[in-house]
Parts: sequence; structure tokens; C-alpha cells
Amino acid sequence: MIITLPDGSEREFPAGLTGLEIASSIGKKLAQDALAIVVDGDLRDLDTAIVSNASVSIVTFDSAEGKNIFWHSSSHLMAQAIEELWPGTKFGAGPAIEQGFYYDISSTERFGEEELRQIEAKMVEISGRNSTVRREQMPREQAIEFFRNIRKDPYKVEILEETLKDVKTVSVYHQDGFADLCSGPHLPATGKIKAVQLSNVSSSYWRGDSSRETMQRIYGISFPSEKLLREHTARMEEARKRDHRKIGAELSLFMLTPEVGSGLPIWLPKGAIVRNELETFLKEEQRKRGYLPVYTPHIGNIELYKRSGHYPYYSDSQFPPLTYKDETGREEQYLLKPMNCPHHHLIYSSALRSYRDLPIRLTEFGTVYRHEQSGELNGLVRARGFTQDDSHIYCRPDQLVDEICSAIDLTRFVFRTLGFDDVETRLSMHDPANQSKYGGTSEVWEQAEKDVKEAADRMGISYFIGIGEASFYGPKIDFIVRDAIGRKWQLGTVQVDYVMPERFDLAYIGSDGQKHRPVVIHRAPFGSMERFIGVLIEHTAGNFPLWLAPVQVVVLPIAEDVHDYARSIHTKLHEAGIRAEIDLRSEKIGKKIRESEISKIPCMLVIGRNEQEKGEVSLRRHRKGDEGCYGVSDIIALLRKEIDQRS
RNA sequence: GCUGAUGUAGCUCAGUCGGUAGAGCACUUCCUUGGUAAGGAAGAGGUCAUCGGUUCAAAUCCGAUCAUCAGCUCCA
Repeated sequence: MIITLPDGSEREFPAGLTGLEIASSIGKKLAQDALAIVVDGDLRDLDTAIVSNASVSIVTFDSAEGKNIFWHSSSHLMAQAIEELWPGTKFGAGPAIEQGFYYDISSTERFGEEELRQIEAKMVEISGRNSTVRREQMPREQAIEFFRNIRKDPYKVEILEETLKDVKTVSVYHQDGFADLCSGPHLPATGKIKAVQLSNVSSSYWRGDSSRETMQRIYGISFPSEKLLREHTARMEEARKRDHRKIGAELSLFMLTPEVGSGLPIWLPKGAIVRNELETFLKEEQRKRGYLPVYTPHIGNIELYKRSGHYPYYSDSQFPPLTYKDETGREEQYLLKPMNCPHHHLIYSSALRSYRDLPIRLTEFGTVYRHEQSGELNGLVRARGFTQDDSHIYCRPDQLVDEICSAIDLTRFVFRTLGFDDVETRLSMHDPANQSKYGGTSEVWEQAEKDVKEAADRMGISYFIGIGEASFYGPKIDFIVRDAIGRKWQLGTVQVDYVMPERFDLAYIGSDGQKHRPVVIHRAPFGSMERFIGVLIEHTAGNFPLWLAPVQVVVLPIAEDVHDYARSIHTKLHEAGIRAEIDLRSEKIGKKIRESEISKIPCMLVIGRNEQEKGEVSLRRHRKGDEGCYGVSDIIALLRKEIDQRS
């Protein structure tokens, strides 16, 4: 038979050769690293015999598929270890996840740190046995018997009887005395798993259903070598160091206190500077692009949100209504504003609009309040009070695609300026199988999704489709950025809405003198200011670019005899609109520099007798070091230029 | 909201068997006036998250509440 390899080369092999044998023929290292194979596009076990011509590639840990198989097998290994330590434990689901694996188990034992270490040790021991992993195909009925009577695992039986009820033949993987229902593929033997780390235990509902029993979910990650595990641990450490909650406290950017309320961030003066700079930046850009600023109140009559449809869809994630009774006993209810759109729609319909007026782009940094579940709260990234850079574009259907494109363009401009270079785009579409989640007719949805796709294609962005990710009123384009250490965050969004114009009876007079329905685009490049800044802090590790830094320059006199000269520099910086501080303490220069470095101040101007005599300053950049001497007006011009260019 | 863990000085963290609170950094004062990541000395700083219980005695044991963290579920 002829086997085609990924590089296009063809090789002749006797029929019936296994994947491992093919890997061995290519190289010894590859045979060692081989975890599975892809035969004509299908993932298979490494010991699969190949009987006819096929294209074959060898899967190793370096690929996404390889990691997936590796971690999935690791979850089986963990289950085996748990079973050997605590016989009788029942097993639910145990998949690979983005960073590792978990297994949901049911046991009378309460698992904690100590048990995790015990399980890890057992896993390493089983890995040392290098037990063969064997696949067995059997009819579903036989598998039910097997799991009911031999394995005695009711969860596997339930999966076989319900989820897999239409499947004839299933596969079971065996390793030593352990067996698990699984479609595979799996590692050829347990010995491939050289390093494991179980991270934590949490709870989960069996089949994600809160009415079913809770299980203990054990998370872990594993690697084919100790070295890879160490690297992973170092990455986790780096993520901890960059945690925006930690940096936010260290740099006095924001605070959260139960005295104000859970999930209600307070911006400290330094954090407020960052936020204000970002707002100014976007306002400037939006002014160039024809947006009209508006302001709307923080509370609104509940009827407004009932009309928009938000209230029934989201009543459980809002703060309870404020109820007000007047002298006559008439009752009114107000809601803390959960979103800005209804207010903007009212602004739109406050005047008669002509087709010549469109598009109208209303914009506001609108603060909204949502009662997020307590377990969801996470610093700035998930808060209960936050400010959206929210705009609504009212346009004619023939202008829609252009307007979506320009919203995409603005969003990309914002990301580029802030240094988010790795951006994924998701077209969030509705799920036709779950129509009750959405407003509007299916024709309207079809049109909206077509428009979104057309705009994305025209802007030349590569995207993927997310079914069921749409909002209740329309499809979205969601921008997911990857930060400096590879984590993904959803930030900006552009959403098309044919539903709200109906609900609010929005209209414009067309060239035919008749009333027509405009289309609305909701868009927010930052998304929420809180969330965006939280992510920006983690992306930059608190090392803000000069234009955003709360303190841009610190003047560091070496000794008291140059204090007057240092003060004069400080004053000049201040007059040039540069945020500057001066450190007049009687500390040594080394200490002043150290503290400025820790405070992540981008520029330090070191001033001693030499500088004073020549009328210069010595520039030291954060994390870069000494950059030599500059004349006073030169340094101001240099910094001013850097700030103005937002570079 | 659910499951689990945690809560001690502004920050990071010790605190053994239940016996009345400790370090480093930061802060204040004094000395020191220096050349690119920590000069020295002294001082001040705590209702041990809150409320209740057990006990002669609670930071420590028990319960409730609040908050935080991890995960689940959810996300206009």
C-alpha cells in the first residue's frame, strides 16, 4: 500500500502496518513522541493497522489534537489512580479541556490537597508500570451489561442508555483493571505521561443539571516531560504576577470594598487618569467619525425596559427595582439602568428623522448596573457597576453594511493603538434549535446574519462562527484579544439589531415620503471601561505606555544642592502638560530609582551637579535603563511627541 | 446562586497543645547629601472580617453572616 505523508511524500509499506510502525520508519524520535495518528483526516489510535492506501500524519504533543488526546488519557489515568486508592468511586465525565483535564467523580471521600498529592503519586506509579491502553469495540447492549454488572458505574450506564441511545457499537478503553467508556483515541500506554499536577477540586452537577446530584470535579494538567510541566508552572506564576487585582492595588489604580458593595469598583486618582485618557482617546476618534455625544440618567422607569424586552430576558440579573409611591398612592418602579440602548432609542425618536439625516450615531460612556452572580465577580473584569463605551448607530438598510464596516474599523484601530495585535473575531449567530431565546422573526435574523457576514468579508477579517452566541435581539461580531501571555479575552463588540426598531417603533421618512424602519447597530470597542482596563493591566503587566501612565515622569534629584534646579524642571514638565512628580526625600539615588521602577513610572529624570551645570537632565527609562543626557527643552519636546502620538 | 478554600498591621505573611500579638516592607522623626534597583537609628501602627456559642481562658474550637479566591452555572 502507498502511504502519503504530510509533506506530500509517498512511501510503500506492506498492508496491515500500524501507525507506530510507520512512525518508527520515519524516525526514532518521532516514534517516541507519537501519540496517535490521523488517517485520511480521522484521528486514530497509534496501534491501528492500516490496510490500504491512505494519507497519514503522526500526532504528537506539539499539536492541539495531541494535547487533547494526551490530557484525555491523563484523565483516565487519574480515574484509574483514584479507583486504586478508593475502590468503589463512581465516575461521571472526564474530558480534556483547554489547559489540562478534569474528571467528575462521586465518592463519599472528601478530596482536598492531601488526597490530590496522593493521587498524583499514584498516577506517577501507574505511569511507571507503562500499562498498555487497549481499545475494545462492543455492541452498546454489551457495554451496558459491562458497566452495570462488572464496573458497577451507574453514570456510564446512563450515558449509554440516554446520550448514546442511537449508537450501535461503542468503544471501551482498558488499562490494567480499569476501563472507561470512551470514543478515543488514546495514548498507546500510560508511560507517556511523565509529569502530572492536580490543581484543584471544585464541584459540578452531573450532566450540568442543577437538579441532579453534585459531583467532585478534580482538575489537573499533565505533560510528556518534567521540563514542560516546569514551564507551565512558570507561565501560571507569570499570570499571577500580572493579575490586575494585585497590580491595581500595588499601583493604587482602583479599589473594591464591601463598604460600598461587592462588584462596585472605585477608581482611585491614578486609575482615573488611565480611564480618562482612554475615554479622551475614543471621544476624539469618534468625533472624527461623526458620532454625537449624549448623556442619559442612571435610573429609568421599569416600563422602558419591559418595552425593550430586556426586563423579561434578564430580570434575574438586575438589581431589584426601586419602588416609589406619590401622595395619591400611585406606584412607579425604577430600575438601575442595566443598559443604555432604550434611552438612545428615545433620543432618536424625539424628532422626526429624514432619510437624509441618517446615519445618526449617538454615543455615551454610559454607566450600567447588573446584579451579576456573586461567584462571577472578578475585580474589574467582572463587576456589577461598569461603564460601557456605548454607541447606537441608526441607519437605513442600504447603509447598514457600510456602517458595520466602519464600526469594525474603529474597533480594530482601538485595539491596534493599545497594543492588542492578536485578535480573533467571532460571528455570533443565533441557534435555530433554540428560537425561544431570541426576539424577532426568522426572516429578520436571516437578513441580519447575512449583513454581518458580508461586512466581515468586506473588511477582510478572518473569523469563526459561534452558534448560539448571539444576543436576544441580533447577531454580533465579537472581538477576542489574546494578551501578552496568551490568554483570551472578549472585549469589543458590534451588534446588528432589527428587533429594537420594531419595539420602539423607530422610523424615518424616506425619499418616497413614507415611513420606514431604520436598523440599529450597537457597538462598543472597549466593551466596558472596567473590563478593558483590567485586561489592559494584565496585558501590559501595569507597564502602561507613556500616554496612559498615571505618572509619566519622575524627577529625581541626587542631593539637596540641586533641589531648586530639579523643581524648575518639574515645573516646566507640568507646564507642558506632562504628568510629573518630584522625589525630594533625603534618600540615595539608588533607592529613588528602585522605587520609581517598582511604581512602573516610564521616565525618570536623574539630576545631579553635572546636569545642573550644563542645564541638562539625564533620562532613565523604566525597564530599559540610562539613555543619556538631554537639554531641558529637547526632553520636553521628545516626551510631548511620544505622548501625542500615543506610541 | 452552587461546591470548596481563605480572612491576623497599609502590603506580604508567621503565630505550636486554647493561656491575652510577631517579622519584613511601607509610614513618621532624627542622622546621613549620595551618580542609575534597598544608607543608618528610633518610633508609631491590631476589637486577629463581623456576630453569637463552648471554656476559668478563644486569633486558635463550634455555628451563622459578610467578603475574597478557585471552579461550576450565567452573561443585554
